[in-house]
Amino acid sequence: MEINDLPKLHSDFSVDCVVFGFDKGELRILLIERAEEPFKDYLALPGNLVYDNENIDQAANRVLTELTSLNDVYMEQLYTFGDVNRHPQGRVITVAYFSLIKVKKHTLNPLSTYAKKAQWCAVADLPPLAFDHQLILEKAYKRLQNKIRYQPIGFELLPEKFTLSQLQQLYEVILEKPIDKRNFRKKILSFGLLIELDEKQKNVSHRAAKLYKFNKTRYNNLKKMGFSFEL
Amino acid sequence: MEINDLPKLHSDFSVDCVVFGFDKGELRILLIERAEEPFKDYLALPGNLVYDNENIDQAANRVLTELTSLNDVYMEQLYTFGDVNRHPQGRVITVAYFSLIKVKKHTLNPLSTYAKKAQWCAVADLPPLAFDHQLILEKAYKRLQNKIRYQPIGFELLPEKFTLSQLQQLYEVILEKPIDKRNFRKKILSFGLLIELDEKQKNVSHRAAKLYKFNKTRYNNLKKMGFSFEL
DNA sequence: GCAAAAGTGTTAAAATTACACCCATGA
DNA sequence: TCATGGGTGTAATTTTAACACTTTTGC
Repeated sequence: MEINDLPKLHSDFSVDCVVFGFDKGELRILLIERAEEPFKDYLALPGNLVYDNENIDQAANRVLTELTSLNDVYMEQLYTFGDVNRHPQGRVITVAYFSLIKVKKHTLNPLSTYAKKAQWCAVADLPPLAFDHQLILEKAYKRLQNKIRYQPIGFELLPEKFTLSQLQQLYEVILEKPIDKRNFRKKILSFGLLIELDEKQKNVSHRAAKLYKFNKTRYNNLKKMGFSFEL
Repeated sequence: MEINDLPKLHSDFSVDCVVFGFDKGELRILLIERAEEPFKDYLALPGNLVYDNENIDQAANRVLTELTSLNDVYMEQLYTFGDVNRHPQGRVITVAYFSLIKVKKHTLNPLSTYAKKAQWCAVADLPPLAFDHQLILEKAYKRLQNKIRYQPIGFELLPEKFTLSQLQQLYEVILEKPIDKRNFRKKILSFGLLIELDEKQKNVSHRAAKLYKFNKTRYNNLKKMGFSFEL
């Protein structure tokens, strides 16, 4: 069942997912192109109704899995949007989720009837979105900007193996400000949360950078002991 | 209409409010005592269904106003709880709100049928709560502990005029750790957000402390210019 | 005069900032 | 050999942390 098939609703719950990715030096989100009214042909956040027999978190995971075939991604509840008039066809309260995924790791699935296709769009340069999805995105982006400074979630957006410059660029793009290279490296390495690999970049026309992995196990242990990551 | 009057529900929205206050050196929350099943005689967070024609924020404000006759208090959305089985009589998705109020400023209103009375309870020493309200409270308490360090919301819990020791005690209670008096004063005064009044404590059997007011106007201006409060 | 909380500065240690050059690689 | 990004250290400044005694007031 799809929201648009319904006549005037009493009230319904949906979930909408703000799925961030990082690719070609830009922060992107996953949007679908709507095939039906209202907001036909607009871009929108992927979302769906919450089934009677599933928890809200499950519904959000389901939406994401249908799109990407990925489980096991970083996901958290963002905020609930429920203004009386946010949906033109009746009251739909939507719980927005916030997700970070590794773009390269998967391809996008073909979609059901209500959406033509899913695509990665640069956050910096978006057309108007359907419903109040612009508002939801803004809230999500602020959350990302805040959270990345005091939780090591940036790694969720990078490949398993990454260079320090990639990591720095990610922070610069998200925080929208330049960062000093030497100070950044000193700080990020001082946490002892990066594993230096015996491997380097390949096929780059300059000195190849070392690759690193994030040590999640160690982070979880340190966190239990009161350690706090803070950039 | 009240949740408990309903037969098996399809799905409904409610709001629940975690209302913090600070009194007699303790952090407290406002709880009601339930007069009806389920969870008869348990303490619970004040809450109610969201009407079809009101926004969620409005519903939360309504619940709080019915209890305290106070508008114009600090309130923000906390988190949405919607597990299938969180309510024994059917699916109720609840949007939890988080509120800070000045305890002394008002008295509690008499309540409608479903609750016997409202009371302030010390957070440190609570009996089991109805539904999943324990979980909601824990989330709210963590939010308060985090937020108080980087936003000047502590003042919402104190009287208009307060002493630096009261402010320090508030931080100590919420953060659950002792703070050095001299360092605390230096830091908090360095923001230039406190107005020193020409007034002192009365009727204390020790040296009377100066009273201060929080300069909200100045904070709002500074915030616009990128200033960030951080304890 | 005594109990109880108010008020007040300094010093050492740690964290942050600013800043510039040589290195390795592929084209 | 040149263009491109990789990689590295130090010094000045700012921030934080630790710490103890005198003052005022009511009883």
